Amino acid sequence: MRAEKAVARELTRALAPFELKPAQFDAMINLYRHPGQSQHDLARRLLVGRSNVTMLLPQMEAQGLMRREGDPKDKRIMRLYLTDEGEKRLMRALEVYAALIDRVMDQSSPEECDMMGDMMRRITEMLKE
Amino acid sequence: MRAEKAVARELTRALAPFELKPAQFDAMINLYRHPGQSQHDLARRLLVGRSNVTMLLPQMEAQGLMRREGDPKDKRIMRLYLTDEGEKRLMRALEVYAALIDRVMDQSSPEECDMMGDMMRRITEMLKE
DNA sequence: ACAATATTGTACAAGATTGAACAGAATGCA
DNA sequence: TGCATTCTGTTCAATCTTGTACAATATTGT
Repeated sequence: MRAEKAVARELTRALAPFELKPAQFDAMINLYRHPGQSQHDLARRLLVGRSNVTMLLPQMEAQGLMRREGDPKDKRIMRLYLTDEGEKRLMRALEVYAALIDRVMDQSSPEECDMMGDMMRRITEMLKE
Repeated sequence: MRAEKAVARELTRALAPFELKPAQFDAMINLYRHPGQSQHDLARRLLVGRSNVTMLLPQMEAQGLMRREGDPKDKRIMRLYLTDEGEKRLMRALEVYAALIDRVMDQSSPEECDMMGDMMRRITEMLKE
């Protein structure tokens, strides 16, 4: 948990030049990989509450990073998409993100990193109720 | 980071019966291991800002978990100590904490856990500026 | 000794996160 | 169909965290 806090702080710094907050960046990665998902889906993937997403999205919409479209079949659902501008910003931010990951990963061997990835996935899966 | 978030959420639940918040619990572990440390030291160990500690301690003092004593040599410094009551609460909370850690660790072999500990320490150390 | 600098803790405002309560919409079942 | 239940997103208040500015105290260098 200490290590995560340290990395999170570093990520905040790394993203600052792009005027992206970690929560926004995290959301954008998810929107990139799962276009058209609902707010509920996004909240579950980010491991935050639905209300958190509700309060996060207007900022991102205002910055032109993403857009929301009502689902015609189910009027409760808002489908979320990254805008072109959002995708551009994400791509640029991913570079510093990758650089940070490299810095962190360089502290261990590739085998260790793979193993850690597996461990973390198992832990997350176990605690997913 | 996802795994840490899941574990943190679980820890919050596990500590709730003791009326301890993760931040308080974290502080108490540090006070137990480093009695008499200053607020600045504690903040650095917890990886939070000084003002955070300033706002955290009054709650804990009010609950009788810890006490602050002014340093006679350096009047700026407040030395922090766990009270007996605080130590008792900590010991009981440590049991559910250990149980949670066991649950998490059981997802991997002892060797993997040791390795992960080393990796995390290296990462934290590298990012410590 | 003394002036400049640094350190410690505090105050306060801004921003983030949470959980509970809510309204509208969909679903299931009699 | 009708009615209860579930689901989605929103609102709001409470809490946590952060960063900046500040006051009091120490330290440093001359």
